[in-house]
Amino acid sequence: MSDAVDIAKDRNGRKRALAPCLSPCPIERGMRIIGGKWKGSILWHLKDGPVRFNDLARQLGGASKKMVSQRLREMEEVGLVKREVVNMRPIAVAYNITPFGQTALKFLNELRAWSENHNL
Amino acid sequence: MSDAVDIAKDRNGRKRALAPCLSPCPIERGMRIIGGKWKGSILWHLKDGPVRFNDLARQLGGASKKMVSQRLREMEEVGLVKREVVNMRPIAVAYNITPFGQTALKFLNELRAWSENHNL
DNA sequence: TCAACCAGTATCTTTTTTGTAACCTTCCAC
DNA sequence: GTGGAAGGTTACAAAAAAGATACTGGTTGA
Repeated sequence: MSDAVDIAKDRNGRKRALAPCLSPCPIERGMRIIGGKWKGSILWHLKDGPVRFNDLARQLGGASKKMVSQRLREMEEVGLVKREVVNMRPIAVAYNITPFGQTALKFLNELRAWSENHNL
Repeated sequence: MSDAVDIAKDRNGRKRALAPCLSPCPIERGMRIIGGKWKGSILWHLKDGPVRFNDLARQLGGASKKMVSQRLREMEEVGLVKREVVNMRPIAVAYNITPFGQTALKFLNELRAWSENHNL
């Protein structure tokens, strides 16, 4: 019988993983940054240029303003998007994708293609 | 002032999105398949060959057996993995990645590289 | 003046997800 | 015959996420 993975027995005979994935293995870490509900979509909508808050909320048909605002703040904190006050009095705000955010577009596009090609 | 996105006014003067993303736009759909907690990691761990249930649970240091079993069933339902009884009496089960599951590895690998390259 | 827009907040409730712990059955070794 | 392994399941509690609704306060156009 072969164990494909790194499992060994300690000196008491109990099995143990040699290299357990303590939660933040790269895949999980990435998912936590970009995997939250709506985050991917938001970033995707910003890819062609700045978008205003309410426009964004309208486009993301199923998401409430609260959701959008919450996600945007999280994404701003990690530097994926940038909030920019375009105009005081009438207040106008635009959200931009940052260069770092751009680096995520590559695999978001993979994800998009994957979903589309497998009719999910 | 330019609206980068497809927003128009209806006959009552109210703004509306022309093509709102009702929740299942491809990115969101994909995220719901592969984006759940641990799902990516599980699939990743299966990429090199079949893994036994308890070994998997041990490897995913932070996940309980319940989580692992739950995720595995969800992933089996959509055809990402396959459960295989290797041996009755002593019962032995192995989880395999399916050809469909393989198609997701490309994206997962991009994600992994992204996380690692941006020290997240 | 009234209504709508801008960019959000605040509050509350509901739903979903996660975690903990115990338990089950069969088998083998001591 | 006790304890561990195997592969789970179940019940319960806690925590996190999401949704609904209302509201702010200033601005603009009819």
